[in-house]
Amino acid sequence: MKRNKPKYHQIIDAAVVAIAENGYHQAQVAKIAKQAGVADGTIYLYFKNKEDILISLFQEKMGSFVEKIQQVLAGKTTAAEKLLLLVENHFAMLSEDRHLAVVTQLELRQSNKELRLKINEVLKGYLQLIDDVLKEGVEKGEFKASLNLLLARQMIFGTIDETVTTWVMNEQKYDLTALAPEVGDMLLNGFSIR
Amino acid sequence: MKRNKPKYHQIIDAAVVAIAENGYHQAQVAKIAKQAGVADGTIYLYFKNKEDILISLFQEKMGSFVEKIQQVLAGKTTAAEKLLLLVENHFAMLSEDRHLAVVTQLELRQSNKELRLKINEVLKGYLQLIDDVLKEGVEKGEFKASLNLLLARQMIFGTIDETVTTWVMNEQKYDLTALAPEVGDMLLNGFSIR
Amino acid sequence: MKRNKPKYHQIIDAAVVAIAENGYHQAQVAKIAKQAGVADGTIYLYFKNKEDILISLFQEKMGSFVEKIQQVLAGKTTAAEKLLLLVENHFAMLSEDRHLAVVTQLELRQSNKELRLKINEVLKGYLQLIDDVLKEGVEKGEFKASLNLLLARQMIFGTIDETVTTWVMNEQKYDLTALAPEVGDMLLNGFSIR
Amino acid sequence: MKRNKPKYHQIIDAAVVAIAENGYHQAQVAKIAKQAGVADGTIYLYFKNKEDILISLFQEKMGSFVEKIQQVLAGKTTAAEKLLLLVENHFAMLSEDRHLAVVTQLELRQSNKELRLKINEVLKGYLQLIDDVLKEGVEKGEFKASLNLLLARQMIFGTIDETVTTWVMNEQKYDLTALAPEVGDMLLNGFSIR
DNA sequence: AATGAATGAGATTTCATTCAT
DNA sequence: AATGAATGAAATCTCATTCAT
Repeated sequence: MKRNKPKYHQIIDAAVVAIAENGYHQAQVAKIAKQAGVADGTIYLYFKNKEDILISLFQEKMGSFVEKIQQVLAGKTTAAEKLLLLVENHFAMLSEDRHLAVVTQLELRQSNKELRLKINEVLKGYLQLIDDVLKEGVEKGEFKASLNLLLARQMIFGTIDETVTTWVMNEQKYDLTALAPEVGDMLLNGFSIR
Repeated sequence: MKRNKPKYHQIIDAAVVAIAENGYHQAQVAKIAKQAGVADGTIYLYFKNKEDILISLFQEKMGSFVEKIQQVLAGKTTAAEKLLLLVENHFAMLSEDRHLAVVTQLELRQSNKELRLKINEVLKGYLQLIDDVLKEGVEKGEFKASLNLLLARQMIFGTIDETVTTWVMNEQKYDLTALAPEVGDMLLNGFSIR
Repeated sequence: MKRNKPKYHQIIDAAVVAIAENGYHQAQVAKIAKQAGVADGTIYLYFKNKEDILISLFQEKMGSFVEKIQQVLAGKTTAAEKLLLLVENHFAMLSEDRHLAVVTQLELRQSNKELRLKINEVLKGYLQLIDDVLKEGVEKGEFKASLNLLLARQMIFGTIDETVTTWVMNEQKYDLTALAPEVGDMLLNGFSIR
Repeated sequence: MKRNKPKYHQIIDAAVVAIAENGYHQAQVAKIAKQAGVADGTIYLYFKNKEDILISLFQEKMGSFVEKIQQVLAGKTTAAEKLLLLVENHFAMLSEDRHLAVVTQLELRQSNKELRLKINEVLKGYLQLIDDVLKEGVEKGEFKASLNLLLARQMIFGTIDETVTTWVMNEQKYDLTALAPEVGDMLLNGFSIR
């Protein structure tokens, strides 16, 4: 299993740095190899092709994130609390690795449609997690019974994503994590006064 | 003024079709020219370079959209109504031109950072419009006084954008415009029961 | 006869200016037309193609130069005097029209081999004139009977040409005409002390 | 160091042949690569761009020529002898490589001004060598004390260059090297009888 | 005679991937 | 397992020339 060898992760981390520092289109395989301290050809002992590096990158980072979130949400009782924690942890994860934030929010979006479809495939685990929280909220009577779950999930993900992207485009100048409560409140209660 | 000559728009429309059908990276200038029914060189009588076609495309389409929205919102009295109309019209615009929807939601995002920065410049007019609706809602007492306007705007735009993108990725199989009321309601009132 | 219409010369003079100011490869037909104050297409009513402009340019300028030199040399009695006058007038002609100097010494040399062969054709009248002076010098006993006329002509032309080119490359900073006597003396007597 | 790898010289020699046989503008990188027996891309492992091939070509050929001449002149005692050897070796070098003669005398002159400025930079070493011979001649009393060194150098270089160019344009039909003594004599003693 | 919009051929360079060592 | 030199396909843009008006 390539996944367990040190160079596998070495190359993925090098890709994150190379892409964050040079931009998607300027992060040639040669640059990633140099950053990883291996020869160009070595890359191909661990990855099928360049696209495979990027998908693996996303899988590794997002996969461990989904696992972490699941643990965090495990003991919590209300859907509202879970939603807030989800937003908070999403923001925290990207705040902690600023290179990764640039890569996922800006650079990887420049990849072609095909790659983005595969990335969406990876995202499904995360979206499922959101779906579960929403379903639980409806079942427990916390959320409106009439809630369109698919739309609600798109609202959650769209809001989180746009918030993070804006933060990255503003060069990560402010504290992203501090925004989580406000975002959570808006998702739960909307803009209107009651 | 190039902008008033018929070939200018002819080429922009050809670009939308060529990009939607072939994908961003496979929409070579030669293909756009062929689709427009002009010679390759003719493109360069109307546009500085390929990037200029794409920026102009975005400006023309988004520019006229912002104008149209402004007219639609003009006579309306409540911020809530304006917000709903905004979502509705955004969905309607892209429902009406499915090629354009593919181009803006999927293909144009593959452009390099520089082009995307210029596109963001164009978007500012639209974001300003959203800001105005939000400000009005707060001033009139419709929306919470504590509302973080920047975050609220990101929530609106992020939700709309994610909803449209999901619809496009699902090959536009359902009626996007029909979703507007539900989206509007979620933005105004959130998920929680009252 | 095109040659007698005003636009013919207007275009040639525009070509000299356009080439001197923009360089050979940046002097597009469109620029020459603009400089001449005519439409691009008009050029082709007076010249077969772009090359034809350049050959005509050379013919007009060099043709009138050969005529002028012939008049100047007409009354003179010694070959030595004629040689000096030839150098002097060559230097003077290019000193008087600095645009023309740049064009003939630097820019026109970038033309392709074919054009340069045609330019050499035009030069033949001038080279013949040099040959005549040399022949006269030998016949009259002024110059060595053993003189290789062809080589001597190459020495004269090569020396003049290199001297002018160096002057142009030094941005015409010094008085070229003033160098004529020294050049004449070196051609007649060489470097060696007697 | 690229300069020491065999492919570096292989490509330069291929460029000489390709340019001599096809002409400057028809010697595309693809043709040079084919002539060198390498892939197009390989060229760019050894040269920054096409211009870099041409500059390097000139540097290699002229550089080794200057070195060779310096060795040849080393033991000689009179400036006159040195001058003759210089002409002789210059003629010999180009006689020995007829492709190179075509390239330096005809084809490379079509390059743009920028490239020619760089070529002139390379030429400076050679011109310096001529200057040294002239200075020595004056100091030793062989040459006139009144000699304008700059002009004399232009006469030497101009004469050699014009002689070689004429020979190349005449398709190298006669023995160029045989002309060296006559050229040397004309430079030293001029045309006039004594 | 004059215009100028339209044409379309053609070449440099990059970079993911391979494979002999 | 690791290397890195070599490969070669592919696309933007320029500009001399034409021709309908």
